[in-house]
Amino acid sequence: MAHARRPALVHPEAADLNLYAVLHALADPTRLTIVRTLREDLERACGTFPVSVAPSTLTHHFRVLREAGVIHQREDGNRRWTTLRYDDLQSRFPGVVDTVLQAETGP
Amino acid sequence: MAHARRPALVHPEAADLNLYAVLHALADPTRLTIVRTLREDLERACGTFPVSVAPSTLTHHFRVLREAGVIHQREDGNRRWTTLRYDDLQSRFPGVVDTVLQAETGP
DNA sequence: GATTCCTTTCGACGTTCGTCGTACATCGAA
DNA sequence: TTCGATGTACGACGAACGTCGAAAGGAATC
Repeated sequence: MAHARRPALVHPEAADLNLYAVLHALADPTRLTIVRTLREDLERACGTFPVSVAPSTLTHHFRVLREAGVIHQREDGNRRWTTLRYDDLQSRFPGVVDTVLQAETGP
Repeated sequence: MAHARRPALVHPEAADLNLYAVLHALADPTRLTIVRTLREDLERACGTFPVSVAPSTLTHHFRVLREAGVIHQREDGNRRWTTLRYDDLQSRFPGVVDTVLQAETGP
Protein backbone atom coordinates (compact mmCIF):
# COMPACT_ATOMS: atom_id res chain seq x y z
CA MET A 1 0.00 0.00 0.00
CA ALA A 2 1.26 3.40 -0.86
CA HIS A 3 2.36 5.79 1.80
CA ALA A 4 -0.17 8.38 2.86
CA ARG A 5 1.26 11.54 1.34
CA ARG A 6 -0.59 14.75 1.05
CA PRO A 7 -4.35 14.43 1.15
CA ALA A 8 -5.61 13.64 -2.33
CA LEU A 9 -6.87 16.64 -4.24
CA VAL A 10 -10.62 16.72 -4.67
CA HIS A 11 -12.04 17.58 -8.07
CA PRO A 12 -15.78 17.60 -8.73
CA GLU A 13 -17.15 15.57 -11.60
CA ALA A 14 -17.94 17.50 -14.74
CA ALA A 15 -21.62 16.72 -14.28
CA ASP A 16 -21.53 18.25 -10.81
CA LEU A 17 -20.15 21.62 -11.82
CA ASN A 18 -22.26 24.39 -10.38
CA LEU A 19 -22.70 27.57 -12.38
CA TYR A 20 -22.97 29.81 -9.34
CA ALA A 21 -19.77 28.41 -7.90
CA VAL A 22 -18.02 28.88 -11.23
CA LEU A 23 -19.21 32.46 -11.56
CA HIS A 24 -18.15 33.19 -8.03
CA ALA A 25 -14.75 31.68 -8.76
CA LEU A 26 -14.38 33.92 -11.80
CA ALA A 27 -15.53 37.06 -10.00
CA ASP A 28 -12.11 37.90 -8.61
CA PRO A 29 -9.20 39.62 -10.36
CA THR A 30 -6.54 37.28 -9.02
CA ARG A 31 -8.45 34.16 -9.95
CA LEU A 32 -9.40 35.45 -13.36
CA THR A 33 -5.74 36.18 -14.02
CA ILE A 34 -4.98 32.58 -13.16
CA VAL A 35 -7.66 31.38 -15.56
CA ARG A 36 -6.43 33.65 -18.33
CA THR A 37 -2.87 32.47 -17.89
CA LEU A 38 -3.96 28.84 -18.08
CA ARG A 39 -6.10 29.54 -21.13
CA GLU A 40 -2.92 30.59 -22.91
CA ASP A 41 -0.29 28.34 -21.38
CA LEU A 42 -1.91 24.96 -20.81
CA GLU A 43 -0.05 23.94 -17.68
CA ARG A 44 1.91 25.82 -15.08
CA ALA A 45 3.35 25.36 -11.62
CA CYS A 46 1.74 27.28 -8.79
CA GLY A 47 4.49 29.76 -8.21
CA THR A 48 4.67 30.94 -11.79
CA PHE A 49 1.51 32.99 -12.11
CA PRO A 50 1.68 36.75 -12.64
CA VAL A 51 -0.16 37.66 -9.47
CA SER A 52 0.99 39.52 -6.41
CA VAL A 53 -0.45 37.95 -3.30
CA ALA A 54 1.06 35.97 -0.46
CA PRO A 55 1.67 32.27 -1.16
CA SER A 56 -0.97 31.21 1.31
CA THR A 57 -3.48 33.50 -0.36
CA LEU A 58 -2.63 31.93 -3.68
CA THR A 59 -3.27 28.50 -2.23
CA HIS A 60 -6.68 29.71 -1.11
CA HIS A 61 -7.55 30.96 -4.60
CA PHE A 62 -6.44 27.68 -6.12
CA ARG A 63 -8.72 25.82 -3.80
CA VAL A 64 -11.69 27.99 -4.74
CA LEU A 65 -11.00 27.38 -8.41
CA ARG A 66 -10.39 23.68 -7.91
CA GLU A 67 -13.48 23.04 -5.82
CA ALA A 68 -15.58 24.92 -8.36
CA GLY A 69 -14.18 22.62 -11.03
CA VAL A 70 -12.45 25.38 -12.95
CA ILE A 71 -8.93 23.98 -12.65
CA HIS A 72 -7.28 20.63 -12.18
CA GLN A 73 -4.14 20.13 -10.14
CA ARG A 74 -1.76 17.20 -10.07
CA GLU A 75 1.16 16.52 -7.84
CA ASP A 76 4.61 16.05 -9.26
CA GLY A 77 7.34 15.85 -6.70
CA ASN A 78 7.68 19.20 -5.12
CA ARG A 79 5.45 21.00 -7.52
CA ARG A 80 1.77 21.20 -8.14
CA TRP A 81 0.86 21.54 -11.77
CA THR A 82 -2.33 23.30 -12.69
CA THR A 83 -4.47 23.06 -15.81
CA LEU A 84 -7.72 24.65 -16.86
CA ARG A 85 -10.62 22.22 -17.14
CA TYR A 86 -11.60 23.86 -20.35
CA ASP A 87 -13.40 20.96 -21.99
CA ASP A 88 -15.49 20.26 -18.91
CA LEU A 89 -16.40 23.92 -18.56
CA GLN A 90 -17.16 24.20 -22.22
CA SER A 91 -19.44 21.19 -22.22
CA ARG A 92 -21.36 22.27 -19.16
CA PHE A 93 -21.36 26.05 -19.65
CA PRO A 94 -20.55 26.70 -23.28
CA GLY A 95 -18.75 29.94 -23.96
CA VAL A 96 -18.79 31.24 -20.41
CA VAL A 97 -15.05 31.17 -19.81
CA ASP A 98 -14.07 32.75 -23.09
CA THR A 99 -16.82 35.34 -22.94
CA VAL A 100 -15.79 36.39 -19.46
CA LEU A 101 -12.10 36.53 -20.35
CA GLN A 102 -12.92 38.58 -23.41
CA ALA A 103 -15.04 40.92 -21.30
CA GLU A 104 -12.23 41.49 -18.85
CA THR A 105 -9.76 42.73 -21.42
CA GLY A 106 -12.32 44.84 -23.21
CA PRO A 107 -13.18 45.20 -26.87
CA MET B 1 -37.97 73.28 -4.13
CA ALA B 2 -39.20 69.76 -4.51
CA HIS B 3 -40.07 67.70 -1.51
CA ALA B 4 -37.42 65.30 -0.34
CA ARG B 5 -38.93 61.95 -1.17
CA ARG B 6 -37.08 58.72 -1.17
CA PRO B 7 -33.37 58.99 -1.72
CA ALA B 8 -32.64 58.96 -5.42
CA LEU B 9 -31.60 55.63 -6.83
CA VAL B 10 -27.95 55.38 -7.76
CA HIS B 11 -27.02 53.80 -11.06
CA PRO B 12 -23.39 53.57 -12.20
CA GLU B 13 -22.46 54.90 -15.62
CA ALA B 14 -22.08 52.33 -18.34
CA ALA B 15 -18.38 53.14 -18.56
CA ASP B 16 -17.97 52.39 -14.87
CA LEU B 17 -19.42 48.91 -14.92
CA ASN B 18 -17.10 46.49 -13.21
CA LEU B 19 -16.88 42.96 -14.51
CA TYR B 20 -16.16 41.42 -11.12
CA ALA B 21 -19.15 43.15 -9.58
CA VAL B 22 -21.34 41.99 -12.47
CA LEU B 23 -20.14 38.41 -12.17
CA HIS B 24 -20.71 38.48 -8.45
CA ALA B 25 -24.19 39.84 -9.04
CA LEU B 26 -24.93 37.00 -11.43
CA ALA B 27 -23.49 34.31 -9.15
CA ASP B 28 -26.67 33.82 -7.16
CA PRO B 29 -29.77 31.82 -8.07
CA THR B 30 -32.26 34.44 -6.92
CA ARG B 31 -30.53 37.25 -8.77
CA LEU B 32 -30.06 35.22 -11.91
CA THR B 33 -33.76 34.43 -11.87
CA ILE B 34 -34.45 38.14 -11.73
CA VAL B 35 -32.16 38.75 -14.68
CA ARG B 36 -33.72 35.95 -16.69
CA THR B 37 -37.20 37.25 -16.03
CA LEU B 38 -36.21 40.74 -17.16
CA ARG B 39 -34.52 39.35 -20.24
CA GLU B 40 -37.89 38.00 -21.29
CA ASP B 41 -40.31 40.57 -19.96
CA LEU B 42 -38.68 43.98 -20.36
CA GLU B 43 -40.11 45.69 -17.28
CA ARG B 44 -41.63 44.44 -14.08
CA ALA B 45 -42.57 45.64 -10.63
CA CYS B 46 -40.56 44.38 -7.71
CA GLY B 47 -43.12 42.08 -6.24
CA THR B 48 -43.82 40.18 -9.43
CA PHE B 49 -40.70 38.07 -9.73
CA PRO B 50 -40.89 34.28 -9.37
CA VAL B 51 -38.60 34.07 -6.38
CA SER B 52 -39.25 32.94 -2.85
CA VAL B 53 -37.42 35.11 -0.40
CA ALA B 54 -38.54 37.67 2.14
CA PRO B 55 -39.31 41.14 0.77
CA SER B 56 -36.36 42.67 2.56
CA THR B 57 -34.10 40.05 1.07
CA LEU B 58 -35.43 40.86 -2.36
CA THR B 59 -34.66 44.53 -1.80
CA HIS B 60 -31.11 43.52 -0.94
CA HIS B 61 -30.73 41.55 -4.17
CA PHE B 62 -32.10 44.45 -6.19
CA ARG B 63 -29.54 46.73 -4.64
CA VAL B 64 -26.71 44.36 -5.51
CA LEU B 65 -27.92 44.17 -9.10
CA ARG B 66 -28.52 47.90 -9.34
CA GLU B 67 -25.17 48.94 -7.89
CA ALA B 68 -23.42 46.52 -10.22
CA GLY B 69 -25.22 48.20 -13.10
CA VAL B 70 -27.14 45.10 -14.12
CA ILE B 71 -30.61 46.58 -13.65
CA HIS B 72 -32.23 49.98 -13.71
CA GLN B 73 -35.04 50.97 -11.41
CA ARG B 74 -37.42 53.89 -11.65
CA GLU B 75 -40.00 55.08 -9.19
CA ASP B 76 -43.64 55.30 -10.14
CA GLY B 77 -45.93 56.09 -7.29
CA ASN B 78 -45.87 53.20 -4.94
CA ARG B 79 -44.10 50.89 -7.30
CA ARG B 80 -40.57 50.48 -8.42
CA TRP B 81 -40.18 49.33 -11.97
CA THR B 82 -37.15 47.36 -12.93
CA THR B 83 -35.49 46.86 -16.28
CA LEU B 84 -32.39 45.03 -17.41
CA ARG B 85 -29.58 47.30 -18.61
CA TYR B 86 -29.04 44.98 -21.49
CA ASP B 87 -27.54 47.43 -23.95
CA ASP B 88 -25.04 48.75 -21.43
CA LEU B 89 -24.04 45.26 -20.41
CA GLN B 90 -23.78 44.16 -23.98
CA SER B 91 -21.58 47.08 -24.95
CA ARG B 92 -19.23 46.67 -22.00
CA PHE B 93 -19.23 42.87 -21.67
CA PRO B 94 -20.54 41.45 -24.92
CA GLY B 95 -22.34 38.16 -24.62
CA VAL B 96 -21.80 37.68 -20.91
CA VAL B 97 -25.43 37.92 -19.84
CA ASP B 98 -26.83 35.67 -22.55
CA THR B 99 -24.04 33.14 -22.20
CA VAL B 100 -24.57 32.89 -18.48
CA LEU B 101 -28.34 32.62 -18.79
CA GLN B 102 -27.92 29.94 -21.41
CA ALA B 103 -25.48 28.08 -19.16
CA GLU B 104 -27.92 28.10 -16.28
CA THR B 105 -30.71 26.37 -18.13
CA GLY B 106 -28.40 23.85 -19.73
CA PRO B 107 -27.96 22.68 -23.28
C1' DG C 1 22.63 13.88 7.18
C1' DA C 2 21.58 19.04 6.35
C1' DT C 3 19.79 22.50 3.49
C1' DT C 4 16.91 24.69 0.34
C1' DC C 5 12.85 25.18 -2.31
C1' DC C 6 7.83 24.90 -3.22
C1' DT C 7 3.52 24.70 -1.40
C1' DT C 8 0.21 23.79 2.24
C1' DT C 9 -2.08 24.20 6.79
C1' DC C 10 -3.44 26.75 10.60
C1' DG C 11 -5.04 30.56 13.01
C1' DA C 12 -6.21 35.21 12.89
C1' DC C 13 -8.10 39.65 11.22
C1' DG C 14 -11.70 42.65 9.48
C1' DT C 15 -15.16 42.67 5.80
C1' DT C 16 -18.91 41.18 3.17
C1' DC C 17 -22.58 38.01 2.26
C1' DG C 18 -27.47 36.17 2.30
C1' DT C 19 -31.16 35.87 5.17
C1' DC C 20 -34.76 37.45 8.14
C1' DG C 21 -38.13 40.21 11.27
C1' DT C 22 -39.62 44.52 12.53
C1' DA C 23 -40.69 49.05 11.76
C1' DC C 24 -41.48 52.67 8.63
C1' DA C 25 -42.81 55.53 4.49
C1' DT C 26 -45.48 56.16 0.48
C1' DC C 27 -49.32 55.80 -2.54
C1' DG C 28 -53.99 54.66 -4.15
C1' DA C 29 -58.54 53.34 -3.03
C1' DA C 30 -62.53 52.74 -0.08
C1' DT D 1 -59.47 59.78 6.83
C1' DT D 2 -58.64 55.23 7.25
C1' DC D 3 -56.99 51.08 5.24
C1' DG D 4 -54.37 47.95 2.49
C1' DA D 5 -50.70 47.22 -0.74
C1' DT D 6 -45.99 48.05 -2.06
C1' DG D 7 -41.47 48.41 -1.05
C1' DT D 8 -37.61 50.27 1.88
C1' DA D 9 -34.44 50.92 6.07
C1' DC D 10 -32.44 49.13 9.91
C1' DG D 11 -30.44 45.90 12.85
C1' DA D 12 -29.30 41.34 13.68
C1' DC D 13 -27.42 36.70 12.84
C1' DG D 14 -24.17 32.91 11.34
C1' DA D 15 -21.37 31.93 7.53
C1' DA D 16 -18.09 32.80 4.11
C1' DC D 17 -14.74 35.84 2.07
C1' DG D 18 -9.82 37.69 0.98
C1' DT D 19 -5.80 38.57 3.16
C1' DC D 20 -1.72 37.64 5.78
C1' DG D 21 2.17 35.56 8.83
C1' DA D 22 4.03 31.72 11.14
C1' DA D 23 4.88 27.10 11.05
C1' DA D 24 5.30 22.67 8.85
C1' DG D 25 5.57 19.14 5.25
C1' DG D 26 7.68 16.78 1.47
C1' DA D 27 10.98 16.57 -2.33
C1' DA D 28 15.21 17.56 -4.42
C1' DT D 29 19.89 18.86 -3.75
C1' DC D 30 24.11 19.59 -1.36
